[in-house]
Amino acid sequence: MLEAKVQHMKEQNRTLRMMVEIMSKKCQKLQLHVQEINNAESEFSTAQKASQIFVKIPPNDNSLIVKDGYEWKKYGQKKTTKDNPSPRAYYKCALAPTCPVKKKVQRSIQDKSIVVATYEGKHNHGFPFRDLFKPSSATPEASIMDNDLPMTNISNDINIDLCLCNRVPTDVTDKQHKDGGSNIKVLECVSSLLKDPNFIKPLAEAVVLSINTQSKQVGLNLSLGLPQPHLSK
DNA sequence: CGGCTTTGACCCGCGC
DNA sequence: GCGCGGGTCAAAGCCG
Ligand SMILES: [Zn+2]
Repeated sequence: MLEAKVQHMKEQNRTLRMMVEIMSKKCQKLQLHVQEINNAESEFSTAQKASQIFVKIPPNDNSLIVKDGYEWKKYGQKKTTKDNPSPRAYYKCALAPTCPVKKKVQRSIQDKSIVVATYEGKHNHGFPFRDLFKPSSATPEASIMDNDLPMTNISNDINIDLCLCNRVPTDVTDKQHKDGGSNIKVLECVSSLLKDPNFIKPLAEAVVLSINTQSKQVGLNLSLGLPQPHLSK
């Protein structure tokens, strides 16, 4: 009877894994599509330059590092801005030497548990799916399957990228408040899901499994607005 | 030893 | 011209 439960769990796990595989493939497709759209629009108008995303990072670390799948080389930091006393960091895309993309990262003034990252420019190279899976062999998937590993391990290692959900085309200034509204909705929706360990744990496991089996490598660390259990706004 | 972060200096556009 | 403020440079430092 216990074994039956285990079997059932494995079944569920497998279906989840398949779903995740499908989703990741769709995600790749979407990434490509976004690139195409960006390229197409860049041919028409150079208007779309800066986008803003909001990432929750509890203020326990001041590192101001936002992992979003790309690699960034920090080239500057301001201790203080006029309207925002928190430090602001300047990054440049380091994946291609010729890539002109820059981003600014600064903790929000209204909600200090949220970090605002402002991207400007478009990558002249593809999204580095392959490089996401760093060659650290680490835990074989069997251990995840067989062990009843605590979720803390997973959640520390895995961050899911929701940046696309928060992505905001067009210029920043005008859209600022509008962004706030939509992003709050997104955050509420996401957090309500993420509050539930019964949802997030199998998902995380399935993600790990899928990644491990797909790429035979581990170390994915996308970034994301994370479960902030009680964020009022 | 090499690459990345740190950090103050520097630059440059803008308003007065 | 001058001061201010955001953005960038690059020498020094740090770390594996
Ligand atoms: Zn790039």
